[in-house]
Order: sequence, then C-alpha cells, then structure tokens
Amino acid sequence: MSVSKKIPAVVVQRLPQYLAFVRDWGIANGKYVSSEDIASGLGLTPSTVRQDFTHLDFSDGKRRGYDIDEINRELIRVLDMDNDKRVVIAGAGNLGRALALHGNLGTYGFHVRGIVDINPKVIGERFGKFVVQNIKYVAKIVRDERIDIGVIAVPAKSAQNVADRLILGGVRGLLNLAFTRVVVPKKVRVIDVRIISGLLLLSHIMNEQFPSSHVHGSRRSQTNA
Amino acid sequence: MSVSKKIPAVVVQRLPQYLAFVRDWGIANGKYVSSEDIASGLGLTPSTVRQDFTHLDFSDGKRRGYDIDEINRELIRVLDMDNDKRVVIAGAGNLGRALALHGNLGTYGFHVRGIVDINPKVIGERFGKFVVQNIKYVAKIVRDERIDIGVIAVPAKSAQNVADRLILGGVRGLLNLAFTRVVVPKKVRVIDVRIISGLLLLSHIMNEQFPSSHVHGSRRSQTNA
DNA sequence: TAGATTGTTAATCGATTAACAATC
DNA sequence: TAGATTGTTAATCGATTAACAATC
Repeated sequence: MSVSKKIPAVVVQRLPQYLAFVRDWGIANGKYVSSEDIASGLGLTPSTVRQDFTHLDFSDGKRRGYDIDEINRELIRVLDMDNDKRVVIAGAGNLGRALALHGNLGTYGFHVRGIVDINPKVIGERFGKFVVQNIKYVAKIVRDERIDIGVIAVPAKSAQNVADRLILGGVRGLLNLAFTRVVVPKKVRVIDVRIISGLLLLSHIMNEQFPSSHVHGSRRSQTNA
Repeated sequence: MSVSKKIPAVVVQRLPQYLAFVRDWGIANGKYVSSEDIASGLGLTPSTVRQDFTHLDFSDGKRRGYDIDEINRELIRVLDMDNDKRVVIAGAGNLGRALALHGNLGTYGFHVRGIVDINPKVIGERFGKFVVQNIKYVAKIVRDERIDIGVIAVPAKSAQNVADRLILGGVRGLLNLAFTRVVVPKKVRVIDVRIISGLLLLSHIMNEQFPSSHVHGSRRSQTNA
C-alpha cells in the first residue's frame, strides 16, 4: 500500500470514524478486523474501506484482516495525534467550556492552553485549571504561548473578528464552531463544525421521510407546494 | 425551476451555508445576489450554486440575480424551519447546556423542552428555565412531550444507550454529538456533528501543508516514514 | 488445504465545472 | 439597448462499487 501522498478530502473525513471504530471494537472482538467488519460497523462498503486503507501504510500481506494496532498506529500518524498541538479557545460560554474541559483532548494530541472572552463578567473567572482572559490579549497569548490552533466558540457575528485576532497572533489552524464562514489567508487552515447546520439537515431529512404534515404544533405558513 | 423531488445529500449540506450567507449578506448589499456573489462568499463555483438552486423553487426569470427574500423563503421551506420541532437534550454537561441555552434555536424551528442527565449531582439542578431531569425518565418525557428530536451530548461510551432510550420514547431524529456511531432503526434519522473529528481533520490538513516537523513540544514516537 | 480476505484494476455512478442560448 | 446573469445541457472529473487474481 505504498507511502501516503495526498489523501483525498473525502477519505480524510472518514479516518476519524475508523479511529472511533477500532477503539470501540476493542480486544473483545479480537486483534483483527476485516474490511467487511468495518464496513458494516460504519455503514460503508468493504470496497470503500479497502480503497481508503490504500492511503495508509500497513506492513503485512497476511490476508486475514487488518491488525487493529496497525490501523491505530497509522491513524495516529496520519491524523498527527502524536504531535502536541497547542490550542486556545475563544469564547468562554458553555461551548467553549465544553471543549476546554473535555477530558480526552490530550489523547488526540490537543492541549488547551487558554480561554478568552470579551464579556467583563466572565473575564477573570476560574473554572477547572483555567482563568478566562480578556480577548483583547488573544494575539499576544497566541504569540507568547506558541499556540497552533484557535477554536472559535463565539456568536456568528463575532466570528470573523475573533478569527482575525487569532491569525494576527499566528495560529495556523482554526476550528470554527460558529454558524458562519470565516475568511482567512491561504496559509491558515479552517475546519467548520456545523452544529446548527446539523440540526437543519436533520430537519430536512426527517421531513423527506414523512413527506409533510405529521408534525405537532406547527405554524407552517407560506407553503406553496 | 420545477418543484423539488429529492435533493442529493451533498446539496442539502450546502443549504445551511446558503442560509447563513443570505443572513450575513443583509440589506446593506441590496436585495439581490448573483450566483457569483454567493460562490465567492462561500468558496464555491457559480455553476455549483446555480445547480444547487435548481432544487429550490423560485418564481422569477428576471435574470438579475436571486432575490434574497426568495432564497430565504425557500431555504426555510426546504429546511423545514417553519415547523416547530420539539427537542430533548441528553447530557447536561457544558455541551448539552450550550445547546439548551442557545438563544437562536427558535429561529430555526427548534424548541428545547427538556434536558436529562445520569449524574445525581446535576439532576434537579436549575439553569435558565430548565431543571435537569433524571435520564431514566427520558423515554417517558419523549412520549409525554411528543419530542421529535433527541440530542446526544453524552460521552461516547454512553451514546448508544442514550440513543436507545430516546428511540424507545419515540424520537424520529437524533443529533449525535458524541465521537462514536449510534445504530438506529431505519425509521430514525441521525446526523453526526463531529467536533473531535473536526480537530483531527484540522491536524491532518495542517500537517499536509507543512510536510512534517515544524511543531513545538512534539513527542513524536514510532515514526516510520 | 480450502475458505477468507486482501490489494488492485476496471466499471459505474454521481458531482462539479464549463459553456452557452435565453432573456431580463 | 447591451451587459449581466440565469437555467440547462454537455463534458469533465472524481468517488464508489464490483470483480477477481493473489495469497495467507
């Protein structure tokens, strides 16, 4: 399976799913998984799994399934989990706090080094090992602490401003949790995590299933279908 | 352009982006947007935008751009925003609370009717207009309150159990915020929102850009490349 | 060994982009 | 009007699936 060149985006998006799968598979089910096992576990076809794994670097040719440790090792490498990444979180609301206090980020190589907010009422507040700092110092914090990644956990209308400040400080990557797009220089990477979009997509596909009506206290208005 | 039949998933995923775009576009920029405007705003090609809009139902043929009110109206319809959906949140950690207290969900048609947890320390706790209820009653709550959607905001290892309980109560859709897949009956719709995956994807693409090294306090281990 | 399962090539399917006539 | 911009068809590109020889 040759050394990885450039993995297509659509494949990269499945890699974390494989990671979660091998974690859940556990020793209970044995040391090996077939493409069939993985496919049925994740709702894919075995072909897709094998094609995807083409981009990973496995040693064997034993043809009795994939070694879960090898899958794990390769995903750790490709997803860069064995490099520490320093993270600052912009926005000390519940979403920002959820990330800051998430117990497992370290497992994936992420280390939250600070959290900032614009609201004077929360600046200075302690939670966990963090003290909320003033967002006006965020660029300096990023610079001084050599932060790699900024998490945008602020309302949509502030997202671009916050992104600009983070980038000014020198982050190379942004995780955008806001329901808006942020524009960034070419050297900066952005991944959007779409919570509100997720709910809206869910609405759509729930509706698709039951063509219409069927809902409780509806206030359907200008329907024209 | 003809009434919608079945919109391809890849198009549906862009619809919320169009929604955010027209919101941000605002009256300041005028009442019309061209496919070119939208494309450059969202990083798409004008062709893609026009092809996508094929699935929406516009009235005109004026050829001077799309009326933002019409785009809005159509997205509201297709994303079912004008129907109220009742939501229960499983997991009263920061993530669950973030959703419960999100001020704008109502705008999109979502109404949080309850939040449940398994932790005795938080059961009974008040926040906002909510009182955290015992997760053991979640099926009953779903049934009694005629809940449409369950949000899974619990750790990965509890996600399947929580999904089962929600489904037992009768939810027709799940928003899964946990880093694992949940298996559900065919009638239930699931959308996964991937926060941890997002960070991992970000790791990968940041690394792709700068082929390797270049990182601070790394503890890179079994590298074999 | 024989059955199982990979790695890989080729076929299919679907999504994106290009191009342009229609028309405001 | 003339330039702009759509709606739509056709071409390209890429991703998924099928199929199967290699081989453990």
